[in-house]
Amino acid sequence: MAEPKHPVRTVDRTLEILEIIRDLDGTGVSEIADRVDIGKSAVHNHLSTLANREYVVKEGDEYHIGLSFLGLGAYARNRTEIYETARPEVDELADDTGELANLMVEKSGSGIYLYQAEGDNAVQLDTYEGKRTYLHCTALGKAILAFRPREEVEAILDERGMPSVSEHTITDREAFFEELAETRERNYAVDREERIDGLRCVAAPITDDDDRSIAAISVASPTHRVSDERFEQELPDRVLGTANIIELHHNYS
Amino acid sequence: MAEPKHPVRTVDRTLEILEIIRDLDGTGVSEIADRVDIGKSAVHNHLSTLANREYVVKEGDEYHIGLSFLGLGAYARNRTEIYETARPEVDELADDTGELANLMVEKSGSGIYLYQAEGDNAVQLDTYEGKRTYLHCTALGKAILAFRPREEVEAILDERGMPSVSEHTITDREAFFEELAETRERNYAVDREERIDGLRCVAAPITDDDDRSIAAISVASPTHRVSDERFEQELPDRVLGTANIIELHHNYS
DNA sequence: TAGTGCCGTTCTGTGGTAGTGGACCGGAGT
DNA sequence: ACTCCGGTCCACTACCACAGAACGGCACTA
Repeated sequence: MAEPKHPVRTVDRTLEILEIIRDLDGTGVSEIADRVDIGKSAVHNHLSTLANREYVVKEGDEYHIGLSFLGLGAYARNRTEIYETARPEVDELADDTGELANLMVEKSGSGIYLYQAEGDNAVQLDTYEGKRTYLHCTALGKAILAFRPREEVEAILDERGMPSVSEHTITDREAFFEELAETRERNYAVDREERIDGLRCVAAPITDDDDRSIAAISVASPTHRVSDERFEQELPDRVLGTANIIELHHNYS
Repeated sequence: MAEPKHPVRTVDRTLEILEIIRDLDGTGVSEIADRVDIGKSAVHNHLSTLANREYVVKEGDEYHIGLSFLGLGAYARNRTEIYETARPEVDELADDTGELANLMVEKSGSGIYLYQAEGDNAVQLDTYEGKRTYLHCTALGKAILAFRPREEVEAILDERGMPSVSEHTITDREAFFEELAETRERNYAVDREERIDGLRCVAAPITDDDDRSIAAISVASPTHRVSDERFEQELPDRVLGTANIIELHHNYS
């Protein structure tokens, strides 16, 4: 989307307020007023308007995101076909491996966790469904980018950059393209603590008939608990198998 | 929430626009302008502002709810403890019965579907996670209301009314309270095509230590496929069992 | 190809309103 | 009791969201 010619500033401000509340895990009027740089009373008016329809809720003197947004967010997700087809398979992947299984799609250069399923031993992360993230530092993102034309990947990196988010993040562009080449070769991507220390992931792309990625699925697990053998054999096999089933459902039905 | 003293009209308008887009399953500028009774240009400005951050997306010449809302909605859901504890059990309920299983909570007098899990033979309904609904015409709603003080139920009915939504909806207040009494007696609620023709549900409340409902779970299935025996024995047993497990997890951990 | 209607987009002036700043209030800590 | 800090309320005003009209693209018709 190009920059709007006549943006409605109030809408932008409201969205900003909501994102602040979410990112701070709930907060008060003054804190918000500082961050968006408008007066407390203005913030108060926004919040009480939103609260009136339960788009935010007040708990003590903290405001939190309200459940009304679920009616918009879950609805939006239901509209994506890939969610419908992938969900049961991701569930099974989580059940069978006991780990955390994820589904990601790409929207304007960033990754969105579309669905998460927790196996019995799943790690607890800071991710939540709908969360946006950089593509270059996750196995999911790499699986997606590996099956996109180079120009497109370049454009995304140009726009979003490649910030370092953990000790092992790949921040060199050439190294990154090499990584993508390797990913293509073995058909799955790995994340060796590139986003979070102590966390390793295996991800496989979901591609369409033209071999272009439309999504990716992954399994995430703590480094210390998963043997190298499992990380290099069992999990990739399992993830690839699941991706294959999803592709079949998606492309031939 | 009491009426805000100084509502921000623009925020209200934006929310109204979003709800219209959702309820119409995507629509255009003119249609929206008619419904909210403001000019096309104003609507256009709102939409392009929202689209800029992917809170709406334009597909052809229809606007749709964008995935960015998932980042707010799913986040809000994650914050509710009952979701965390109930989700795996509701999944299992759906798997075992093969039907559609639901989790509902009450917010200011209406029901919100907090989670849905589909078994192998699950019916496809018009419900989606986050959707609000009347409480009096669903098994879930009745299960919730049956374990609330009478005054509270009266207040909710006063505010929301008891509109008829299908041929069999209970619209008489006395009959409804009798129904709630029966529900309390057998500990689960039923919906015999009271909301949708051809659909029957069995629901059980999740109650806290004081025997007050905090949520409800249900199984929904088409009338024609489920024998009376199954509807009166197997499903209630299964739903009650699941509700019990959730209560244990919720109250003693 | 020209004609017609519909719809989304752009542009500009203006009245209504979102925001400011300050006063007020209520709870927690000293 | 006093202070501090945050939330809420209020009146004024600059600015911005909106109306309205004109434009441009697309689809259907003749």
